[in-house]
Amino acid sequence: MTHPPISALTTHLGYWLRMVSNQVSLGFAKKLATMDVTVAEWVVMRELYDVETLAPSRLAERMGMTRGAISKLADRLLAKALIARDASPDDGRAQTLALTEAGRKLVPQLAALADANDADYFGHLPPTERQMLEAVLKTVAERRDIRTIPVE
Amino acid sequence: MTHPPISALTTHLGYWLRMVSNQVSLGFAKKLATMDVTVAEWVVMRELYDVETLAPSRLAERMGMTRGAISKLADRLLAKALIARDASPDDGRAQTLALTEAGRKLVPQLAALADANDADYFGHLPPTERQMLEAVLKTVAERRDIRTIPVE
DNA sequence: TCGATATTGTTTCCTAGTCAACTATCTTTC
DNA sequence: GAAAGATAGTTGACTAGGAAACAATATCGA
Repeated sequence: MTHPPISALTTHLGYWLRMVSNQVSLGFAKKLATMDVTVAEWVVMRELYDVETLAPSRLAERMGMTRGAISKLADRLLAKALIARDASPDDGRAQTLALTEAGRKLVPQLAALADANDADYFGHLPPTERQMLEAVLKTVAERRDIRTIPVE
Repeated sequence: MTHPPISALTTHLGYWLRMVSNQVSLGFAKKLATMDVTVAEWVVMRELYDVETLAPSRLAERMGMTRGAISKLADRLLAKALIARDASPDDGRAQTLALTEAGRKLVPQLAALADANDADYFGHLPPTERQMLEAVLKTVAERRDIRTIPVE
């Protein structure tokens, strides 16, 4: 009554990647939660910080989410008065999203949390290892043409 | 009307980690979907493969999910006749979960998909880089005492 | 120029989790 | 040995996302 031997979960690089990634993201989510912000909300705000104005569908592409999800996400940020939603001046279908003053003031604080989180999890690594890790991850992303901003 | 300069998303190691991890997991999820299995279901089945029998609450601990989630997950696997759920012989509150024959036959096929997915994303890396990546990830996991099997 | 097609954003239905309350049992403590 | 507390599993309310259908508007092609 033996069964075919198969590889353990832990033999996969994807296992370790996800295990660490989940915890890092969870840690970040908890930090953001103290400011009543989710990771997805943070990404939207960070994107808007640089560009003044952005269409929801662009955001959907960049974040690898559906337009439906962005629609609801924008609703939530609107309810918190962190972004503004306006009709596009040159396209009757389109909208523009932009940070409110309150939203813009919040972004640097959230960015500090992101910095802190990275330090929490990777700060102890020797610079060589950090660079190596970053380089390898970028290699994989490059090779598979991965571009969307990770949210979830 | 300039705004405080803040770090870009891409300066964080966590960003790259999650970006790659998300895609690797997505790729795996798609492979599993061809067999009508989710990642969470796969993990449950893989855990049961080694142990003959396991209590839902042990599974919850190992997978870092709530007992409620495991309860529903077990319902789904039960509906697919991949696992069996029985009352524990020695504890009136407890249950035992076990693979059915169909479930047990499926596991090696799913394991092959896991192997293939890892090869898809990391196969092109030189052995040195693979080992380095694995070692660094394990270091971080170890240091933060991360143990739960990543699912989501 | 007008009909076909594409794009934008919203909405509804579905899924898979969390959280917290609940029931049923088991264990501890006096 | 009974009361108090802990533990096992389930359930219901809620959340955040995806998929697909939809209405409104733009664009393209004959």
